[in-house]
Amino acid sequence: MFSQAEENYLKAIYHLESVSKGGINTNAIAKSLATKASSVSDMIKKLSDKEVVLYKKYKGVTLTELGKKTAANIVRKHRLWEVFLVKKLNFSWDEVHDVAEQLEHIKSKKLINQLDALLGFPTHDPHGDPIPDKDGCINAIDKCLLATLKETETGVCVGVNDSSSEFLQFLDKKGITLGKKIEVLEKEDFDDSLSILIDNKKMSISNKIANNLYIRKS
Amino acid sequence: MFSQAEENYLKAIYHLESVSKGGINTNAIAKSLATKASSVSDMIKKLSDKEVVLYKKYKGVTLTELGKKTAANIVRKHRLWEVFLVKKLNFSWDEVHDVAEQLEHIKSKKLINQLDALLGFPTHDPHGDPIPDKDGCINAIDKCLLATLKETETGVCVGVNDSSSEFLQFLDKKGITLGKKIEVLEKEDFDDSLSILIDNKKMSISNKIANNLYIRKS
DNA sequence: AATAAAGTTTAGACTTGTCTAAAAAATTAT
DNA sequence: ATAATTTTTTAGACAAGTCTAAACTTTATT
Repeated sequence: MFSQAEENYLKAIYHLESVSKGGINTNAIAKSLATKASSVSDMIKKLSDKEVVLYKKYKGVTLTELGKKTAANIVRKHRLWEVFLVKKLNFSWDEVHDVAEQLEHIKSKKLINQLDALLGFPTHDPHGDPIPDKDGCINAIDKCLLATLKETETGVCVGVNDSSSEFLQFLDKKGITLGKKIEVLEKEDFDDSLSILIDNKKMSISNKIANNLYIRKS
Repeated sequence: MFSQAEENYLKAIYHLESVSKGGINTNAIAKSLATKASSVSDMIKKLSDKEVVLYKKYKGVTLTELGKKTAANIVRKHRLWEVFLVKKLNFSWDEVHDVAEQLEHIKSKKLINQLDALLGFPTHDPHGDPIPDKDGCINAIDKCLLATLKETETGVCVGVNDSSSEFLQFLDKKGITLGKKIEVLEKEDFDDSLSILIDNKKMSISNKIANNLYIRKS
C-alpha cells in the first residue's frame, strides 16, 4: 500500500519517463512536484526500499515493472475520474484536474472497475490522453503537434499538451474542441503562426497554441 | 480547511452528540475512533483553536455552530457517496462504508452538488440514514426500533442501527430490506425474541436483531 | 471526608513528509 | 587537468498526528 505522497512521486516519475527516456534526475522530479531536491532524495530512498524504483546515488531513477504498473493504475484512476466528472457531473474539461488529483488516491478496485463500466470503458480522457487498462497498458494513437503540420495538410484535434485551465478556456473561446477538423492554410515564417480552417472559419493561431494541440493527420 | 484527521474527529463528535446529548468525553471519542485518549486530548486543542468545538479541560467537548455545520457537511458527503455507490456502481449496502469513508474527504463543492443532482436529490442513504442538506439540516423521519413494537403492530423497515457488513448480510439472507412491511405476531418473554410476518412469511427474530432494525409504524 | 478508581491531560518519543543549509559528487568550462 | 558550476545527498530541524507512561482531576466508594 502506498501513501498519497508516494503515489504522487510515482505518477510524476511515470510522466517524466514517458517524455524523456532514460534515468530521471532528482531536480526534474522536484520541479514537477513543486518540492525541493532534498525531499525527492529522501522519498526516492523509500520508493527504492519498496522496490518500485531503481536508484543509484547521483545516477537518477527509473521505475521497476511494479512501479510502472502502480503508476499506470493511478493515471488510470485519474483519467477515469476525469471522464466521470465531464460526462456525468457536467464539469468542463478545464475544471476536472484538481478534483481528479484527489479522487485518484481512493483505494477500491471495485470502485474503479464499476466506474469504468458506468462510463462505457472509455479509452481517452477529456483532454485526449489515453486511459491505461487494468494491466497498465495504454493504447496510444498516432498524433502529432499541430505545429508540425505542413501547409494544406489536414487532421483532427485529438489532444492537448498543456492541460492548464487557461489554455483549455482559450481553446473553448476559439471554438477548438477535440474531434474538430483542422486544415492548415498557411504557415508564417516570421513568427511561426498558422492560418487554419476550422468549422469553415479561417483563424490565426500562434505558435504557442500550435505547439500544445495534438492532431491526428487525415 | 480541515485535515482528514480533523474531519474524522468532527464527524465522530457529531455522531456522539446525536445520541448522547451533553458534553462528549474524551474516552468516548477515543473509542469511536479506535485511538487513544491522549491523542484525542491533543486534537481537541487544535479543534478548539479552530473554533469548531467548545472545550474546557476535564469537562468534555461540544461542537460550535461552525463545527456542526462542518461535520454535517462531511456526513452529507459520506451518505451521498453511499447512494452513488449503490445506485450507480452496483455496490451492495454492506460494501459502501469503507469507500465512502475515503470519498467523504474529497474537497469540491461542485462535485458534491452535481452528485446530489445526478442522484435525484436523495433524502436517505442505503441504510436509511438521512442526508443533511447544504445547510446541514436533516429531515428526520419518525422511526423506532423493531424491539419496541407490541404484538399485532405493523410497520415498514426504514433503517438500521448497526451498519456492519455482518449485520447487513444477515438481513439480506433473511430477506429483510428497507421498504419491507413487517408485522409483529408474537413477543417471547423468555429471550425477547420476536415472531414476525414479512412477505407473508413467518420468521423468528432475535432480540439483538430487533434492537438494530428501525421501523416506521403504520 | 478520605481514599480508591476512573477518566483526562501532559511530557516525551516516534513516523511521515517536508524544509534549509552545508557537504559531496558530477559535470562543464577554461 | 584543474577550477567553477551545477546537481545531488546528507544532516538537522520542524509540523502533524500518533503513542506510552506518568501526573493530574474528577467521580465513586466507603
